[in-house]
Amino acid sequence: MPELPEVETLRRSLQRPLLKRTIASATLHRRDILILPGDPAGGFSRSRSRKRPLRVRPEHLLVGGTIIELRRRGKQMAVVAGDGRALVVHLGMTGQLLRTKPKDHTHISWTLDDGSQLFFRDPRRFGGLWFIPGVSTLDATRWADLGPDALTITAEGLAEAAAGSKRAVKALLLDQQALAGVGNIYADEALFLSRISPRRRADRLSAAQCQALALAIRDTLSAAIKARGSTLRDYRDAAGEPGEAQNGHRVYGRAGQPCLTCGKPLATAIMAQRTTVWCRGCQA
DNA sequence: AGGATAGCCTGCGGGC
DNA sequence: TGCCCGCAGGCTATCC
Repeated sequence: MPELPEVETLRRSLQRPLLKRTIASATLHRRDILILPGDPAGGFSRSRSRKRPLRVRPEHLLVGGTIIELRRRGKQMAVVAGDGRALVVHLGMTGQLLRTKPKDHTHISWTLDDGSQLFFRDPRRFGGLWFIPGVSTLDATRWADLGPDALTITAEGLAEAAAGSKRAVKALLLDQQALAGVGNIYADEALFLSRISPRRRADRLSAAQCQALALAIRDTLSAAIKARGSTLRDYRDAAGEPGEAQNGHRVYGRAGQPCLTCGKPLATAIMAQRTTVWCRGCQA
């Protein structure tokens, strides 16, 4: 569900309600949705772990902290408190942060000092929250393996990520260690816009193609942010409002339909485990 | 190195 | 109406 534009839209929709607010109380309804330092496997393979999880205390949900910043990197967002604590939110496929109480799948509830509330909902539970005791360590710990943020990716940055990589460029774009923020929708959209085949080997992109692709990634993501993200099914901002960026998709979800440039039916294949759609005529 | 596969979950739409 | 199937915006572990 949420790629960079959706997370950025969510972040912006939360700034006004959250910044400068102090968290009065919080309730964790599912222990395995919150990962503490020292929890097994950094939080994945959660339910399979036999190790007894550490006890969650209110401080782990930022209770008593005043929110001073909402920071995004790639598809993740950190809620930063003035005392240095932070909670990193990763939405996975169906994660949501909402200001009104959801009907179901509510895993965390917070109450702020103005009486308002915030809820984390995630039906499929592919998402999670990571407690970071000191935000100064964030870039060296939880975010250490993330590549450069896709919203500001440069041709040089992309060329560096692609150098020496024999994988298909589609796989490269989906790899958060190479480039942070692009997912299945915007990978296909950016490749179409830059007229590059998803199958092209990353290390065989020309300098001009790196330039075109970097520009296409920035343009695709900014346009999607302007449209407040893509809502296919689950995505909502903090107020529960859907986005409109899905109306601008040129290839995603259009397999077999005519290419909007040349009219040929769009091709589809599974690449890097994800459904990929492109135009064999326009993308080389 | 990087591909392919299975798995983590729930929900929805299509076919019957 | 209901059942079964495939599929979904993410990511990890494991095997080759």
